[in-house]
Amino acid sequence: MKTEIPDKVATAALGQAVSLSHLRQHIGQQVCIQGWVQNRRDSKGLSFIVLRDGSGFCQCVLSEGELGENAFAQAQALGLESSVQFAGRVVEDPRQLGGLEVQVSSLHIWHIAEDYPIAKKAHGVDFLMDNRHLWLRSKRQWAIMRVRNQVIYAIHRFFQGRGFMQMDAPIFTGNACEGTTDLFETEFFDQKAYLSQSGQLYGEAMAMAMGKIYTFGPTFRAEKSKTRRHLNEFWMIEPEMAFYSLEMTLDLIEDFLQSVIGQVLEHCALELEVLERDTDMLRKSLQPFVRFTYDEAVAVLKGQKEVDGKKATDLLEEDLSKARDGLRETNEKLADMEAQAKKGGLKKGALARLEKEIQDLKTRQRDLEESIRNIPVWLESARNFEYGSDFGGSDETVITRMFSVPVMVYHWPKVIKAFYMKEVEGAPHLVKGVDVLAPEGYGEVVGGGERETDIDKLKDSIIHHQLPMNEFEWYLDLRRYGSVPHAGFGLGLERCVTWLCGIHHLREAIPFPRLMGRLFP
RNA sequence: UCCUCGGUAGCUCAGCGGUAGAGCAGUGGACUGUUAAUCCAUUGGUCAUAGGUUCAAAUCCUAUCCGGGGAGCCA
Repeated sequence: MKTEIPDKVATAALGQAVSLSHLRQHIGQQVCIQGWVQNRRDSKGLSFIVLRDGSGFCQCVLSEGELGENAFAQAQALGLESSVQFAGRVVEDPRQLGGLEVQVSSLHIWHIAEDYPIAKKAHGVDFLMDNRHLWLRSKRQWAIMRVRNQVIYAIHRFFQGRGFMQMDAPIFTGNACEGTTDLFETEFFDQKAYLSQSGQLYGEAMAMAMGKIYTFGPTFRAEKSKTRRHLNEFWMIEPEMAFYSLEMTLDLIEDFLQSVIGQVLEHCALELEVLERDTDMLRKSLQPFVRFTYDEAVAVLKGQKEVDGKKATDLLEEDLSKARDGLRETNEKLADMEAQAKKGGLKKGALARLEKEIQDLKTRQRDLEESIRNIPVWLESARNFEYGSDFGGSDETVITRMFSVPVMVYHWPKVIKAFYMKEVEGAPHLVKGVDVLAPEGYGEVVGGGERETDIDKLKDSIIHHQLPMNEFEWYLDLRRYGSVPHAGFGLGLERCVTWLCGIHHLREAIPFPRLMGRLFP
């Protein structure tokens, strides 16, 4: 362990700085730390600076007595997000988040930041998105990005540990893989080309060469969707396994998701705390998942099948009356607080907090009003659900509402699924596809299934879906030369991260989201 | 593409026919343990854009642009 940290810091000390995440190992010692000023609070002769360095956070105390008049004046001129280097002593202080603070004895300023646009207060989404490059520095975004990183690491660890080979599918493609969704069109020299919306077909080819593979790459969808569940550019993980059935795939998906959840719970405790994630709820998904056929899911949706003695429709009715009670309660509280705020006599800070609470209550009020409007619509749509169609967002909510673990729905109507899905033996109107619906309303995170192996059925399907046969000849070759049962699935990385973090919008789960009308920054 | 809500100070918002407002940020000052620190003072405006109604428009009407939420579609 290094003991000779200089009192006076300078450029020369760069490499000697201790990462803030490792401060605990240096209690009582003199250390050098560096980072950005996340917050500063001043008093006469005393300045408190919360430093962040990407690895963690720490409050640093700067006093005029310790630093001298000159250096102290410099410290008080530091705007938010200025970059600095401090030398000081690590002491325990139970009042701080990590239980530690640093008493600074000298400082070196890299850069003084002026007028940092993101203030220490609530901001609107639009403004934050315009400043995404700076927003990423905030604590909440720090936590989300660290969970995302952990999820990525956990995914590689899981598949590599099970003998899967990572492969990269092309991003330029000449044809639509599934032909269903909108593709981004671009140019490949003098030919029309599209940005990949799935690497699956290439994954199948590679699985026939390597056995078990997984892709991990960007995916592009030109859908003009503006919802909290959609991105136009997102990252997808698509494993593909030779000699695999649908049933084996269900087991694999469950093992896989539980492994990722387990690793996030283990390694991201602080991050989840920052995000105020209900980890007990998340932990429930370590229990076995619910497995339903499409037929069973429809019966549950329509209230014809009970789960634990309850019907989905009854639960919804309950939710509706709870929402109504909640709204009444919220309205009362709101009126009370507004009267308090109006009465005056409150200190500025207390008033600000009260106003923030009022804003929160108003948001809750809007949410409840929306639920009260929505639930009857959902009930109606669930009761009238037509067998054979796909589930809409509200139907997913109704089904997942009944469980605290993910629900895997399999054996889907052939007509609503992709052309490459394998028929169920003895029920040719069904295919061996699976959708995994995350709990707590996070919706579809995984889609997959067993692939058709019979070349004639595949050709029929291609014709039926009106896809250009000649562009699929290479794919058909996989069935001409040693066709075997195989299966795979796709996981939407951002949807998974959103779920695990318990956040509201998909757009916060990726550093620079690409959405309709947002190409910058 | 459709439905819906919105655009007022750098930021968050109030004002909804009669002189453009508050809080935060910024700036100047006070305070030796702050946790969105607090207190005093102070700067800051083409009310998205273009038309229209009116004695008078941020406010009412029409169109356009931009953004939020949702539907469809999906990971």
